[in-house]
Amino acid sequence: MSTAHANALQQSQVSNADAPHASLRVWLRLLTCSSLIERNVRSKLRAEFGITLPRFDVLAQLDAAGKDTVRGLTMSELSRRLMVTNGNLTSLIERLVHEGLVSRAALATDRRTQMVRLTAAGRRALHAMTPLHERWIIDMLAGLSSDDHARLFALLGKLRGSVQHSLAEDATS
Amino acid sequence: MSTAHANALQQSQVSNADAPHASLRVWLRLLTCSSLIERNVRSKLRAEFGITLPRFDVLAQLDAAGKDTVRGLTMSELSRRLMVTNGNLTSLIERLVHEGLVSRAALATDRRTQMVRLTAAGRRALHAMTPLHERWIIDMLAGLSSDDHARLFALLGKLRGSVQHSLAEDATS
DNA sequence: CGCATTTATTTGAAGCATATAGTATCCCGC
DNA sequence: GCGGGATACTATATGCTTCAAATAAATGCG
Repeated sequence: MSTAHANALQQSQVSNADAPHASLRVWLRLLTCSSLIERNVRSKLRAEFGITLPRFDVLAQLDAAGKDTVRGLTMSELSRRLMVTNGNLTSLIERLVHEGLVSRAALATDRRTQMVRLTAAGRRALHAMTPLHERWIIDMLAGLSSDDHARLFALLGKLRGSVQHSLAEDATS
Repeated sequence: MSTAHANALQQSQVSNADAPHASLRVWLRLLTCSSLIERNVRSKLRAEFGITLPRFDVLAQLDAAGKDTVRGLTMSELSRRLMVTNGNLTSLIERLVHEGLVSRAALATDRRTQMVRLTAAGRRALHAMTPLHERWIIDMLAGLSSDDHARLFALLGKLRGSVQHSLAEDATS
């Protein structure tokens, strides 16, 4: 997270005089919010449960997936869902296996692919953490009304669409 | 950025049955947006200018600050603005000094504090990058109307206030 | 003044992330 | 069934990030 530029560019990024473009202001504020929340979640996960955010994310993702697919997830599918590179996962899963929270096994039908699954211990650990995790988020967002939640959710959905559309354009050109 | 849990928890985080709390959904979507944009900016900065996002952020922050304070910024002030830890900055600034984009000097009146400033080369490099950087952001947010921008900006401001208020509560309890 | 405390920064260890290059396995057309 | 290409993953190098502990300079109080 280069949470960085946050307030930075608000005055600096002057392609036209001294008024940064509205898009830039939105992006910087978005980044500020995201960083604030993420940093807090990260530090609380560490303090309360001695786990890192990426590991928590892996467990959560596997648990979510487990509801549909009893079989677990492949490394590739996991990396796609977590939005991290494949190489990143190798060592992350390595450590989770070592901690006994996750299992990994080559697929019989395709020995290239590794199936990753939550172990019973992993599921227990996750379920011990999620209620508190949810509470932290709810508390941080408590200043927004139910309407605010809905509006923000909708706007972010639109934003996501806009970003994805723009990235798709890049890819074709 | 553990951009991670993103879509993960949308089904997994069940403190009450199968409907994740609205706050959680907002947070996960916020994280998705933030990650998408940041990853893209990061990779483009690398591809176009051979610079990392954190370094770009440092330069932008120094440039922004330079408009008020001719004197540069201290390590602490910089780390506060960039929302990163102090120890992180040490090596980052180290490298920027080595590249000649930034200068660092102990303050005469307080030899503990280091003043960091943009060099002429650093300012030049930054100004070569900012227009394109701004264009990327504008393009990614192009799907939002001017009203959307305003509404999203306002809602994020409210969110930021909510998060900060919540963190302040934590600190006192 | 002199010593305890606070403030500003650096160091070191562990872990996360990316990109690039490599290895192993599968699949497909012949 | 075999060779070329695609797919799934791992390995390595570099860099960012955090936390905890250390250093070093300034401040303040008795």
